[in-house]
Amino acid sequence: MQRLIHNLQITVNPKIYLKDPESSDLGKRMVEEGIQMIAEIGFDRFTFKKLGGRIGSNESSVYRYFENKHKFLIYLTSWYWGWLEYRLVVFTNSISDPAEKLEKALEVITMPVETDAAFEHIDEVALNKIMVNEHSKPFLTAEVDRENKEGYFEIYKRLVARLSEMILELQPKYEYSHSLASTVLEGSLHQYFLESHFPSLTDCNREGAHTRYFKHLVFASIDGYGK
Amino acid sequence: MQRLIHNLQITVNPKIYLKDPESSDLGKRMVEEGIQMIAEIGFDRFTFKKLGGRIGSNESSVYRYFENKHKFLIYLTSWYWGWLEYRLVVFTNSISDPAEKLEKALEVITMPVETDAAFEHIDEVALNKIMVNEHSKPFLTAEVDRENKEGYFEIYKRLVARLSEMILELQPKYEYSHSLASTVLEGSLHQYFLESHFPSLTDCNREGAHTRYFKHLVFASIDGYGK
DNA sequence: TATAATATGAAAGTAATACTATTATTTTTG
DNA sequence: CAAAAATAATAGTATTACTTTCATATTATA
Repeated sequence: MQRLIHNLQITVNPKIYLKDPESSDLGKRMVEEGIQMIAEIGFDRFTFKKLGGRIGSNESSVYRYFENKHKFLIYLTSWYWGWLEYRLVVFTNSISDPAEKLEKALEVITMPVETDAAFEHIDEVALNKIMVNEHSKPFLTAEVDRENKEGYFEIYKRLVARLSEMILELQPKYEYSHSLASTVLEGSLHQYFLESHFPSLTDCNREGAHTRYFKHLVFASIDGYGK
Repeated sequence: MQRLIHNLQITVNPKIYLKDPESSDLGKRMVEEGIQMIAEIGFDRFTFKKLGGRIGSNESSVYRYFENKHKFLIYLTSWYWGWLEYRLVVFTNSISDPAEKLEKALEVITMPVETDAAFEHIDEVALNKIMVNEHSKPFLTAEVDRENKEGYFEIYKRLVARLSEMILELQPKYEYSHSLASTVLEGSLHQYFLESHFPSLTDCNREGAHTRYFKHLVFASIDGYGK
């Protein structure tokens, strides 16, 4: 994607961090190198001590930005969903035909991620790899409900709501727009995971099949619903 | 469900355990109380030390049955998928009409779980709660590929294959039977999770809507495919 | 430019976890 | 009843996920 807008920043809920990593060079390096590191070794093996070493700093400095590594992951995933939302708006806003709009939205959500030059210190491809490999870790915890109350998942919820609205715009009678939207968002990451690790459980490895599958799933579900 | 068959045992890959928990009273108590404990406090807070205490034994005894708590979770999830597979077979085997058969299969997979008297020391309702709350933890690890090679996920893969076959039986032209099958299995757990923790992201909280959503998703996807 | 405030770095300490190892005791079996 | 097997008790280890304290560097501001 070409750079469309300069000086753009994805904002995440400030409760997620102690000190905004965007506010300093050190903070940006934490995010930049943290993404690389988690993509390389996986979230479970990732520690603040290792990250500190990698950015030529140390553990205690990272702890001054993020309370713990779980919040760090929530920060990264929130950023990712915020970025997807921004792309969803940019690419669909000018489309008036509801069917065309929804189709474009599904492409934005399900097509392979490419680097976005608008955000220099974030490697979106590596971040997407993290999303595929760790996608449920932010919310599959005993603390979901408390964290949800704190608003940590607002961006994700907004994204589901937007997709759900696009579905309803095309087919107002469809009764499962939220479920379908959340199935697509979660399911797309899951299918990518299967493509990498369990190819016999998916048909999406063929060129372009991933997005075609989800487009068909959605349009088949809503076309002529209720008739 | 009423007891249909006596002396029935779900078998899981022996590589998953060091000593078969079904082979002793102590082992059965580990599984029985382990399920209760993980359902109560969540997998992350669960430890073998706590489990040992709960069954009037201790840590080291549990370690003689299971290498680590991750394998214990793989054992439980394998058991669950094996149980679902058994139910799938029992409930669909005698149905010859492909549409009716697939519909029944979707009911078995997506409807709320009830206690199965055929397996006395397993609380299927608590186990299902674990599946909903921790479903991706067995495979979202850095060791998936090695564990997959060891055959730890065979039962799950067989279940996806069976559902996929039922889809193809009804609509041989449909190109995404594996993806659709894995989407339903994963998606059903995910929608249950949303129903509990993120009700605004699902429409499945209405009576019976959960299963209706998945039935519609599948049949809409394959009805008249390719025409 | 001096100084106060703030950010960062280095080191040490803590509690819990996820185990391993050893030995003692109990239970089962031939 | 003896031998073997299973279980229990205890202690120990490395790692993790932090917290605390203090020193030093950087930046802001008077």
